[in-house]
Amino acid sequence: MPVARPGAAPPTVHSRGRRSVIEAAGNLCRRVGLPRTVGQIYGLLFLSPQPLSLESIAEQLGISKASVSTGTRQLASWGAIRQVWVPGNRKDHFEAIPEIGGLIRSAYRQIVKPRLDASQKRATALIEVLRQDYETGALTKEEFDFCCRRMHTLSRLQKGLQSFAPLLEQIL
Amino acid sequence: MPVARPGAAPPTVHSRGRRSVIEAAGNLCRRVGLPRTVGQIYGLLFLSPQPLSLESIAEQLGISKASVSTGTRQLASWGAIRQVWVPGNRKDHFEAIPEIGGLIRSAYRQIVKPRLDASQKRATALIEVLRQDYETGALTKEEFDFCCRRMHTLSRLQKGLQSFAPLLEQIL
DNA sequence: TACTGCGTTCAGTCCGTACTGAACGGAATC
DNA sequence: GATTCCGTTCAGTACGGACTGAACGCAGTA
Repeated sequence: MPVARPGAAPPTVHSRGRRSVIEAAGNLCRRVGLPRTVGQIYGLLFLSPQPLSLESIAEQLGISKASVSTGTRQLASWGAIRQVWVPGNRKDHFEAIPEIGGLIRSAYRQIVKPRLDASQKRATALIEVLRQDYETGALTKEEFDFCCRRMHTLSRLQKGLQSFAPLLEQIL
Repeated sequence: MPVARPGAAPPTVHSRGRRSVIEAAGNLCRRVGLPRTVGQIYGLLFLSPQPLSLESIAEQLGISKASVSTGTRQLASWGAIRQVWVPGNRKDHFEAIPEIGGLIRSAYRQIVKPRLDASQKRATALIEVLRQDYETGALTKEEFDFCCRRMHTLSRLQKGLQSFAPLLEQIL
């Protein structure tokens, strides 16, 4: 029964709805291979009308200020949150940038796309390596041919994936 | 200088090209949150003209048979590899199913899509929770309104993501 | 210049989990 | 039925990385 405590310092988020969003965001991040605290911080800020200080984030989430410091740095570097100066207050404050679609877009541009292009290049270069393996006897003729065919199917797949780029830019 | 060793038992994959594919597949899996051995197994089978036994997979990759056993079960459950009976041989043999596009498609259908739909439902249900939080005083009027607006932007994003489904079915 | 309040950095701990080795069960061969 | 040869299961280990607490640096304040 989370009821607003008037005088005492509130150590945690006291809204069930907010908590469940924070939890979901944390789990999502963890699933994608990111620290769960990063997701929690973004979730908290995402539902906060006014900017929050580093300290208050740490208190509300029940995590150390160190984690919040590194987490906010990450999020800011991705353009997911913004640092805000509150006049007459020495503490750093943060607010969420709610355009998640843009985040996904830039994540694709900065992470997925380059990786896809690089692997495309490596795939073609790899056929040359396979030929060397064949010539040094590490691969039989049959194996070499088979590998080449498989690498070509891989290339086709990569082409298909790359064709997603414009769609993603368009939809989100 | 990996040259084919005639008599001695070959403990590892002896083609640089294959090794690099196996390595890449392992890293990709690890990045997505899957055991790297799963990717390595698929990579090895993907470039093998004839089916491989569980034991030979373990030898070539330098991992335990236990890992191969669990890994092959996973891959087979996803339809990424197929168990093959080699006549006159009691060992289980495996071969890769090279249609990776289909794998991605079914992974989306079985994992991403349901999760997206569920979170869509939870998002609308959550507004009701937020209203309760408001009525119990855990949320001010301003906070409640703000949260509702943010949840609506979230819903829009989810709609956008869901519209990917037909495109994905079409391209891959 | 000393002091306080802030954020960052870093060594160390803790936790989740991938992986292993050994024990187990089951089928084919004798 | 005994034995051998498989694959699977499970307890235990090892490893990576997220998180913490304390020390540090750096501004503002006296």
